[in-house]
Amino acid sequence: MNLDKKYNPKQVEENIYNFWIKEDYFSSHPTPNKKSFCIVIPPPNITGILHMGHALNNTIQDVLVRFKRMQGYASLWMPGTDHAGIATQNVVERSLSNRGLRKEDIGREEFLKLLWEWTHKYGSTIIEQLKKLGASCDWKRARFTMDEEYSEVVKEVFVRLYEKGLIYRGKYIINWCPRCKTALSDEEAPYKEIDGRLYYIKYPVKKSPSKITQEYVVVATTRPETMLGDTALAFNPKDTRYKWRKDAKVILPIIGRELRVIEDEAVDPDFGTGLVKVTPAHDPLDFTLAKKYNLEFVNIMNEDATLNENAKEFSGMDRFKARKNILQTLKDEGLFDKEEPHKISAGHCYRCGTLIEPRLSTQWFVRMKPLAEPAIKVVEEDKIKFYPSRWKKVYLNWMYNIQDWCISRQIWWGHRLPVYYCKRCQNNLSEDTLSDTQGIIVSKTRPPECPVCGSKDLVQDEDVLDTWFSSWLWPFAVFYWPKQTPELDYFYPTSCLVTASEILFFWVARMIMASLEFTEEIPFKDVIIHGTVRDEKGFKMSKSLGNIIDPLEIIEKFGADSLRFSLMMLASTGADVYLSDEKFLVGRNFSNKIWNASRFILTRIEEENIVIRDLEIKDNLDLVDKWLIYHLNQTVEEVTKYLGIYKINEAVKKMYEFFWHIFCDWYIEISKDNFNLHKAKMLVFCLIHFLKLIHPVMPFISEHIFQLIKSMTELDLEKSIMVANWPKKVELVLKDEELEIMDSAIRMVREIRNLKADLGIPFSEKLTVTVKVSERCKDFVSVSKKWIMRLASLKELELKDNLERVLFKNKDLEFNLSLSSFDREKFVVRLNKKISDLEMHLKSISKRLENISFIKNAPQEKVEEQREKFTDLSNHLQRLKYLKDIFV
RNA sequence: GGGCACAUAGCUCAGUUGGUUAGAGCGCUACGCUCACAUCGUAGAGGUCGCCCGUUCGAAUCGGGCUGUGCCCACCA
Repeated sequence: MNLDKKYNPKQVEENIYNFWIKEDYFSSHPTPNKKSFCIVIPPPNITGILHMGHALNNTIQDVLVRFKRMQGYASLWMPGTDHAGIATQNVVERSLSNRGLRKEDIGREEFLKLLWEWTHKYGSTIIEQLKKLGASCDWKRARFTMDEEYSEVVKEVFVRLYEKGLIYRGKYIINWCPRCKTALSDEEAPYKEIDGRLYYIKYPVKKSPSKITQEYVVVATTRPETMLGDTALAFNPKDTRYKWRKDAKVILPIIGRELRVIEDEAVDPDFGTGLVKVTPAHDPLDFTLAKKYNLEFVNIMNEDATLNENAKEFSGMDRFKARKNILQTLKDEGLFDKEEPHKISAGHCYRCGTLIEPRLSTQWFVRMKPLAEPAIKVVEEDKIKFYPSRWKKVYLNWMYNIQDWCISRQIWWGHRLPVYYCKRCQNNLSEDTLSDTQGIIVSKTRPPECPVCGSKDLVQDEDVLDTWFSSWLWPFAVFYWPKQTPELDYFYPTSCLVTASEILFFWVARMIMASLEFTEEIPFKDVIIHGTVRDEKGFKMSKSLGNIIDPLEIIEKFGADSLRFSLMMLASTGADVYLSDEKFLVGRNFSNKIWNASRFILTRIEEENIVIRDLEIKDNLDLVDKWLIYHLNQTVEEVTKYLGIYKINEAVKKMYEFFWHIFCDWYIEISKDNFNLHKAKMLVFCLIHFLKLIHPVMPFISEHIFQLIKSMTELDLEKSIMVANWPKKVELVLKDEELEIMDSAIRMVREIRNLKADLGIPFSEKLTVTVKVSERCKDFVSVSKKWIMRLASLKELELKDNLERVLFKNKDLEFNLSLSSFDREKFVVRLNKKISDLEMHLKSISKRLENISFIKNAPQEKVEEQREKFTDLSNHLQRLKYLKDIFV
C-alpha cells in the first residue's frame, strides 16, 4: 500500500462520517443492561452558523459522548435547534424589506408562512456544519423548539404555572425601540456610552403652613423631556440636606402638578443635587419607587416617542425636539439652573441603533422565588455540580437575588401565549387594572366561549413567549414529557450539560428550576462550563469586530481533528481560549505525527512480509517492551481519570506526551533495528490502544488508521473504532529496577548527545564510547548496543571493566568518549556554568542539613532524601571539576 | 455599588495533601534533510512564581493586607 507522506484529512473525513451514519453508530436506545449517559445539546439557533464557540462547545460534548460510548454506556447525544424568536424574525424581516415590504404589510399569517419556509430551507445549516466537525449526535432524534409536540409542552407548562399562580400579568417598564415599535429584551438592547448633558432644573416649592422658606429646589436630570411625567421627587434618607422637605409639596414646572417628596435608599445622594425627579412611566427605577410609594403613573409618550396629550403644548413633538423646547421654556421662566457634560450609558436597539425608550407596558411574568427555592437546594447539596466549582457560588448568588421573569415578547415568531381575552368581561374593567384575572382565560386550546359570561367574542393574546421559555424545558421536552416515554425514563435525568458561562442564568438556572418544578428531578448531574473564545488580544470573537476565525475554514485547511485537538489542548477547564490561526498548527502537526508513525509501522510490516494474526505479546516481553507497556498503562489510567472529571486538556496532554515522546521518540526508533513479528505486534498493539484513547478527540484519523490496520493485518478487530471498547491497563509484571535500567540507557544516549553539543562536535560525527555498566545492567546494554549506538550516533560502543577516564556516571553506567578535536572554549563556558549551578544547589542543601530545626522537625524520610541528594550532587560536582581538569 | 475569579518563562497554561535547582507546549537561538515525519530531529537560552506582612524547620503552594487584570449582576435619575 502506498501511503502519502502527508496526512490528508479532506480525503477521508467525509467518507468516514458517512460510514458511521450508514452503520447507525450514533443511535442510542434505552438498553436495560447498560448504564445510560446522555447529553442534551445546547440547541443552536436556526439562524446560527458554526463559530468557534460552537466548535469548542460541541467538541467537548462529542469527546464525552464518544468516550462514554466506548466505555460501554448507552450514550446518547440529543441534538436539536432553537427557533430563536427575534433573531429569526429579523432575518426574514430583512429579506422582506429588500422587497420594500414590512411585516405589517403582509400580515401575521403570511409572515409566519415565510418564517416557516425560511426555517425549512436554512434551519438546519448549522446541523450540517456540526457534522463536519464530527459530532456524533443521534440525528434521528433531533428536535426543534417549535415542533408541534414541543409547542404542546410549552402550553402545558404555561397553563400549569398560571393555575399555580406562578404566572401573572402586569405593567412594567420594558426596552422599547421607537423606530421598530417593538419591545426588546435586555440582550437586544446593548448599553452604549454616549455624550449627554446633565441639566439642573429648579422646581418651585409650594408655600405651606410649615417654616419652609426656600423658593425652589434643584433637580438634576439627563432627560428633561420626561419631567412632564414626574409625579414625585425623592432623596436619600441619610441626606440631611433635604430632611426638612419630607411631606413638603413641590410644583412641577410647566404642568403645575403638585409633587410629593419621598425618601428612599435607592437615591444616590452624591448624584446631581441628591434630589431626583420620579417619573414612574418612563424610568425603571422610578417605576419601582412608584409601586412602593403608590405614586401616580403619567405616560407622556406615544409608541414612536413623540409626546402625547399629557405633554400639553409639547404634544406631538419628537422627544429630542421636545427636550430643546422644554429647556427653552424653563430658561424663559427662570427655572433653568445650569447644565454640564455627562456620560450616559443607555440601551440602543441592536437592529437600528436607535436610543431605547423605557416604556411602560403590560407584560406577562413568571414568579421566580418559589421556583428558585428547590433549585438552590439541589446545588447547595451538590446534587448538581459545576465544573469548575467556582460557578456554584455565582449561581447561588444570582439565585438568592432572583427577579421575576418577563416572558412576553411583542413579536410574531415564537410560541403564542395560550391566553384568551373575553372582550365582554374586559369591557367592565378599568384600563389600569394591573393583575386582574377577570376576562382572562388561560388554556391550551381555544375555548369555545367565555366560562364566565358565555360570550364567544374571544381574542388570543398577540404576544409570543420569550425564546428561553421553550429552551428551559429542553432536557425533558426533547423526550416528549409529560408523556412517560421509555427514553424519558431511561435517559432522564441526563448526565451532564456543557455550556458557556454567558448563558448560565438565561438557560442553565432556568432548566434546573423547570425540571424540578415539572419532573421533580434534576435535569442533569454535572454542569461543565467552558470559557469564551477570544482572539489573541483577548477580545471576544465577534462578527462586528471582524476578528472571527471560521472553524469551517480551519477544517478545510487542517481537518476537523486538528481543529478539535487544538481546541481541546488549549482549553483548560473553564478558562477562556485565546486563538489565532497559528494555534491550530499544534493539531495539524500532531495529526501528521500520528499519520507518519502509523505509516512507518504499516509499511514496515508490509515490506518485511510480516503477517499479524493476533496481538498476543505477553509471553516474550523484553525490557524495552515492558517499559513501553508501563507508560501505556500510565497513559490509559490518567487519560481515563482526566476524561472522567472533564479535564479534557489534561487528558490530551498525556496522550500527546506518550505518543510523541515515548512511543515515537524511543520505542519506534528502537524497534527499527529489530523489526520482527514480535515488535510489529507490540507496535500495532500500542498504536491501537493509543488510537482508541485519542478517538474521542480525533475521531477521523483514529478511524482511518484503524481501518488501515484492519486491511493490512489479519486481526479480528471491531468494524469501527467508534464501537471498540475503551482500553484497559495491560497486565504487566515489572520491577522498579527494570524501569531504572531502561531509564539509565535513555539517560546515557541523552548524555552523549549532550556532550557532543557541549563539545561542539556535530551529532553526525561518529565517536567511540567505552562504557562500564553495573552488573544488573550488563545484559541489557549488550543487547541494546545497536540502538544505543544509532540513537547516539556512535562508531562503536565498547563494554569495559575499567575506564581511562569517566565523563559521565550514574547508578548503572559510566562512560568515556574518544575525542579527536572539539571546541574547547565553548565547552569550558558550559562546564563552568554547570559547576556554578551545582555549587549553588549544594549550598542550599547543606544549609538545610545544617539547620537543626529541620533535622528535628522534618519527617525522617525527607531528611534522608536531602542527604542522598547531597551525596549525589557532590559526586557529580567532583566529576565535572575533574572534567575541567583534563580538558582545560 | 454587590459578587466571583485570576496574577508562574516572550505567549498559552501545568504545578496534586506546603519539602524541585519551579515544568510543558508554542515562540526564540544553534546545529542537523540520521532510510515514518523539516507539519521533523538534537541541543540550548529564558522565571528573585504581582507586591508586602504573617504561620512554619521549610511557602509558587496556607492566612491577612495591597496593587493590577478579567468576568457576572445591579445601577447610571
